[in-house]
Amino acid sequence: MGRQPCCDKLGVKKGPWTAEEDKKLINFILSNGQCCWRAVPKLAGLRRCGKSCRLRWTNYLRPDLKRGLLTQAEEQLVIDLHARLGNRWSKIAARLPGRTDNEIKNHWNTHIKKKLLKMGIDPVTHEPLNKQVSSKDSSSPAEHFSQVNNINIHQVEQNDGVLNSEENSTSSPAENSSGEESLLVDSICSDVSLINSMWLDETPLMDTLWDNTPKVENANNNMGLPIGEDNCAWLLDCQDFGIHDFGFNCFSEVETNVLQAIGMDRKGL
DNA sequence: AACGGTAGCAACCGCTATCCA
DNA sequence: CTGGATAGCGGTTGCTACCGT
Repeated sequence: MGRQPCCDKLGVKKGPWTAEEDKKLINFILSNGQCCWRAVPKLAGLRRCGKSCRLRWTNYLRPDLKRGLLTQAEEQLVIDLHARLGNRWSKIAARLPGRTDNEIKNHWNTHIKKKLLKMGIDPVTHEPLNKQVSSKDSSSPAEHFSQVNNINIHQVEQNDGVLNSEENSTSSPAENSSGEESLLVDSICSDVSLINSMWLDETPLMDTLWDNTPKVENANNNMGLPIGEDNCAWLLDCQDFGIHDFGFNCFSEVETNVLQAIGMDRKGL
């Protein structure tokens, strides 16, 4: 006897999620929080496997997700972390707020891998494919990547400043879009104890940004979601991933109020 | 305009880890 | 301690949009 299937295969829908399904899942998670994924499809009225719901939520619907391509600094960080951690995508993702393991894995396989190969770096070992190159160039693969891409880990930090504009008012948000990542690169690369700790299962940074359990009792204030300048960005990005398709009818009145309070009504939603 | 090849990404599958009775 | 249930992870697949011919 094999392992029991995670869900009843019969009648379980597969394939791309529809806006309607997204709506149901968002609705459910917002009002009930994340718990017992197996029960979610039933309770949310979805004909999906719980696993599929979890994946859809964590990889696509989660509020704190950034959308769009990884910045150069983020790539840099991924490369460096990969050199140290290997294919531990979840560990790597934990160091890139707003990015999922799946996203990073995909980006690695489709973009970074090719870049590294183009540069003569083995994406698996992070060693130069041509040993002669390695003898001439003593810099690390990560540094090599930076050089080829005309970015300097430390320069990026200096030029772009800190991502968090609240802490750095000297540069515009557009200019410092990769500052946080470069700071992460710098701090992580130079912090041996941090790297060591990453081998242990310490709490990832992401956990501080995304509280898994919406605080329903505080719904009047923030519906348990991390609404801030950074964290409400997901709502502004909603139309990028289809929420506009079903409108915000899926949100309760309270949630709608919150959305309006943070500027979501700017497009007449 | 039609077709084929390719790249990118969302989603699935199967395995492992963890929790709990 | 054991075994079942569930969550999480990483590899892989398959769909779709894009691009070149």
